[in-house]
Amino acid sequence: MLSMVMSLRNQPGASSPSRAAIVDRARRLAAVEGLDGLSLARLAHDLGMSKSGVVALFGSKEALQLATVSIARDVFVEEVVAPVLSVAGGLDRLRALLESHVRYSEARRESGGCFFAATSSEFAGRPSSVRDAILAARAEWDAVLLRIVERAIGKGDLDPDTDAEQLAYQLRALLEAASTDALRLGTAEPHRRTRIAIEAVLRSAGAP
Amino acid sequence: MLSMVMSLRNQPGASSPSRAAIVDRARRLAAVEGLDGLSLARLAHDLGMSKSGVVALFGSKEALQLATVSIARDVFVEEVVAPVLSVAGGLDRLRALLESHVRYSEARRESGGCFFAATSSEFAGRPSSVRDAILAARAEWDAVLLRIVERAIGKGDLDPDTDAEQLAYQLRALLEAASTDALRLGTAEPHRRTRIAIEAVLRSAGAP
DNA sequence: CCTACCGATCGGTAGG
DNA sequence: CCTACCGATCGGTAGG
Repeated sequence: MLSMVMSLRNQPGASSPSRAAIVDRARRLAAVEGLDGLSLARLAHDLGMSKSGVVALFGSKEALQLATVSIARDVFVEEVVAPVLSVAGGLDRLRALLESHVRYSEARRESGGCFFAATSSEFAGRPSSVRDAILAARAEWDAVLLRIVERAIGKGDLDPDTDAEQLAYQLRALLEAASTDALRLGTAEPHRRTRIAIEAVLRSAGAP
Repeated sequence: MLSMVMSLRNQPGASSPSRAAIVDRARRLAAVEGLDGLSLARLAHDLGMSKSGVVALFGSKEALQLATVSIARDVFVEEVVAPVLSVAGGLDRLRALLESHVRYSEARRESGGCFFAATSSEFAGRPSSVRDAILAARAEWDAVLLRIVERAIGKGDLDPDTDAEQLAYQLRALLEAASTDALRLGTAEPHRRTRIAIEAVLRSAGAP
């Protein structure tokens, strides 16, 4: 069921090694500079090829940006979501997912920002296909978190009258605060505070 | 005491009407397009003047960006913080501040994003004077919120053993989630959820 | 504040 | 995948 919501790959189509290398580099750069901050020439130079080589592989900057959002989504699923789907318990899986997210953003603290944090606010105000792709990826993540919260409630690990949407919202707020504040302040304190707050929120929803 | 932390104006120096008009326009644009998305030519065109007229008034794009951060900070203080400093009670003032922030981001929901949300992630990864100015403004806001939380504890309105930093962190996470999620989803639901969560967090800290 | 201009860089195309 | 090139736009300067 969950794998229907968020399967590991959502990209059909073939991709050359060059294509993969470019998109991977673009993903890392965009987490720091944003998706508009990418330039085809810079990307080409970093990878030792010509600018028109990059254009030939993608067709346009917009297509490159869309491919980059897609791979960023895949990496997020693979690194944060997939590892916890084998956890059997309801609340156990929820806690594993939350910890997985915190660890993920912790590991990235020195190496630049979060791809989705950087690009969401960048495109928030201007409708485009790239914005739609970013929003779709985020909606997918919202749905996964909600599903796992509902599962914990359904298995009786949280109070049965818990408002799943409200709980998921509060947990997401704390995960995002850890990510943005850690980048801003450069310390591990936000992750620590988010972990404390997560436990407080879960306990007030009936978690042991 | 609080007015020392966050006085209404932190800008010395004179400013022509044109300068003020340019910076105000830049502030509104940057909330949507970011501070790098600003172009001197576009700004000049919007205001019916020449590009070099803008350059003459500010000297450089960086100086314009710094002036824009400064005015964005002043507007935030004036609209969110100043109105609640007349509230006498400890917890009453804290609740007034939180509600003031929620209403502020609610009012802006249709008109584009939050200046500091848009620009913080934009500059998060690249050290610069503009980044320092953004971080300083945010640190100032963090300090104000913390001070008002501490005041509520000091006046006995919250449990005396409340961890003020932790509480301020959680409240800030909820305020930011309302702002970013409302822009992303285009609904009033995030503000509603943030209000509910704020009350839950305050009550668990002993608020009546 | 203006016109006129600078070199650099942008995304993208032609042609191979 | 490449070289060579396009028009547009960037921040900024000269000179007034």
